[in-house]
Amino acid sequence: MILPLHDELRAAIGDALARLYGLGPDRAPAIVLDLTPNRQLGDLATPVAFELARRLKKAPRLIAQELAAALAASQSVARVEPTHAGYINVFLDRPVFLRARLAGLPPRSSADLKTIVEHTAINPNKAAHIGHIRNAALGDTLVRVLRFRGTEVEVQNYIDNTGVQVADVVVGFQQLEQKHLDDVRALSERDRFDYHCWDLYARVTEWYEADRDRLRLRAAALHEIEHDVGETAAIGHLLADRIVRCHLRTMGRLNIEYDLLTWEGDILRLQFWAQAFELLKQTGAVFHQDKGRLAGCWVMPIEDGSTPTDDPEETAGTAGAEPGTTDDDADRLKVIVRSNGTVTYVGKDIAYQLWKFGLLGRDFFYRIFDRRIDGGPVWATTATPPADPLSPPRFGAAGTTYNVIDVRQSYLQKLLQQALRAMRHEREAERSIHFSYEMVALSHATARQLGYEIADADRERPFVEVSGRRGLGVKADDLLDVLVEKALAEVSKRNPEMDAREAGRVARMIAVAAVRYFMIKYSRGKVIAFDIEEALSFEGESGPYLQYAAVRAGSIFQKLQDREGLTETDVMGTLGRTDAAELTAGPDELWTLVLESSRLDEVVEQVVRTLEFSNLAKFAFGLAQLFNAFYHKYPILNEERRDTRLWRAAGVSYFRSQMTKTLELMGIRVPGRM
RNA sequence: GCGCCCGUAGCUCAGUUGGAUAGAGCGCCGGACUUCGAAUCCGUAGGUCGCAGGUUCGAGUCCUGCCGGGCGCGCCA
Repeated sequence: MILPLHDELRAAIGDALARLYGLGPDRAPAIVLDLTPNRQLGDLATPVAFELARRLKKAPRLIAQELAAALAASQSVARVEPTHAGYINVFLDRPVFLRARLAGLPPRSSADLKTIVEHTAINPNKAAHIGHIRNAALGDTLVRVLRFRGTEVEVQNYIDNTGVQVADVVVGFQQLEQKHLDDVRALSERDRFDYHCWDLYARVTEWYEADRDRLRLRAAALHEIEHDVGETAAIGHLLADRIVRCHLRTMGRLNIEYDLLTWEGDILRLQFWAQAFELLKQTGAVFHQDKGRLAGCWVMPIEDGSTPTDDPEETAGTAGAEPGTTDDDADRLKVIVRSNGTVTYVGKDIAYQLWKFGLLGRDFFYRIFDRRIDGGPVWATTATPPADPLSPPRFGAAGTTYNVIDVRQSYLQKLLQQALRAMRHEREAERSIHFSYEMVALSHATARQLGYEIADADRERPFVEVSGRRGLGVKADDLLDVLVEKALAEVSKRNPEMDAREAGRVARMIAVAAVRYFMIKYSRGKVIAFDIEEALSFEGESGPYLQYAAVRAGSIFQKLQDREGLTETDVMGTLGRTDAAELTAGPDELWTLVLESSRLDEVVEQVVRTLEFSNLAKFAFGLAQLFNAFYHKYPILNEERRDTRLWRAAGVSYFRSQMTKTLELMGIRVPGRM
């Protein structure tokens, strides 16, 4: 880890700035530390002299010289050199650096408040698809990255069990399949119930389109589900419960788990909204509109004017007819409660967001829904006190929330922040972070391969949009199945002696690596045109490539132990009395591998700051490339010079440990062989 | 109309507190397995960083305008 060293250097430079130029911490510029472009120039560099040149009326080169001379030698720094241009280059003491890192540094403490990450949130009415994998992979990586730096994280998965999508499939069961509760229950016991619902959902959509009057059945079903009455609601409950279990299994395959499932139905039944409404009224965040076209509604003023005013006639008409209530005003109002007294979707979300921050003044009841792989409970909310006394942890009441939702929900997320602001919860508004990302579409080739007719609208575009409604998309489990199958073929080919169980286990790890790396490596603002051929590639920039590097490093130590009984700990123990010329004066690759390996903590901070996981992915990939090149060029087991061998082994040991941690952050495991 | 996002090599993309010579994968062409595993490595070719201004010692990165593309803006969820 390199950040402790950054801290140390910043302190030293800051100290020198104060002594030389009288620039105390309040007046000194931010001290930027970068890696130098190559090892000849040193290891870390700061351009701080450029920043100061104008202020001190002095050439950068002079400042750099003075600062370099003033920096006291320390245990970790071998020497400091000013460059002609004005950079200050720092050369680290390589053996001291590596030995300290192998010995392990104390973890940095985090001052962060408890953080809630909400992700996945798939409608519980059909199988998960690749778009959902992107959401969950991003969300889960965020969770891991936050926890890595010491932040307390609670993972929530929101279940919209009272929405239109659930109602649609219930209508499908009742109208298209003539099924009753018991029939659906029997069906749900069968394998891949979620696949059945996927198809049924598409059929219902077509059925509605054939006769728009049928939409009345949807409205009726929705009403019954919302009010929890009759067999329709019972089927809705069953459907959502069973589909959520399918989703948990699918996500479990990808090493993704949750602490709490929050059910929308419980928010309704516990009347969170009523409570939130009181708070909104008390703070004046919403008000009743008496006249105009929103007469009878409770509305919230919104900041931006991004509502369409594409009908100039209407604008002119209303403005003239109702002085004082111009449409300009009306356009900056968002309806929260309709004139018929029902709440819009924003209302429910405001209540939920308030609860997340512990600002609602109400809580759910909790039940245990399932078990995690580690045996711990997956909790779920419930609207009734459980019969058995349970002791759930304190859920909610966070200092920061991340809502991982695709970019199309930006407007809603912005409204949530504005509601918090209007209620004078400025700090919470600031800490309601919408982690947005672009959608996953399909490449033309893959869409064709799946047998979909490409609509005219899509023909001109570089990708085909996924549509759950039409059943157009790649199911998550199908993708995983294909990947496992391909990985298994490779593993068996390369390791004929491996038994079938183990080969299957390894193949699953490889499949997970392939999918998760694929979802992480693009920046979140980019549409992914998913192509099955590309995702199936295990070569080049891929998850399996990363695993392969770690496996190779591991196998060196496996052999070292088998042949000579030497462990990584043994190697570490000898370094103090081993000449370090290989590291200090040998080829740069070994030292570069060590230095780059140490940057994980720096990369993690960058990732949290920018919420851009491609940085993490590229770091991992670059590190694997460095190692693979090193591996090819510099032997360890077959190296005869003992000192050289030990220092190389030490470098590889550190690489292996850092690489494994990096992969863990992406939810990727390292098999023993592959 | 307004708001947000995207535009970097043939293709797909990194490059996000502004820093030294703009990178990778794939594809193309050519090399390296009696050696710690070739899911690998080495090399060649390939660039007006959408366009035009501006700020700066320094701009792919920041600002302004424009061009091209995507998404969003309901008393739907």
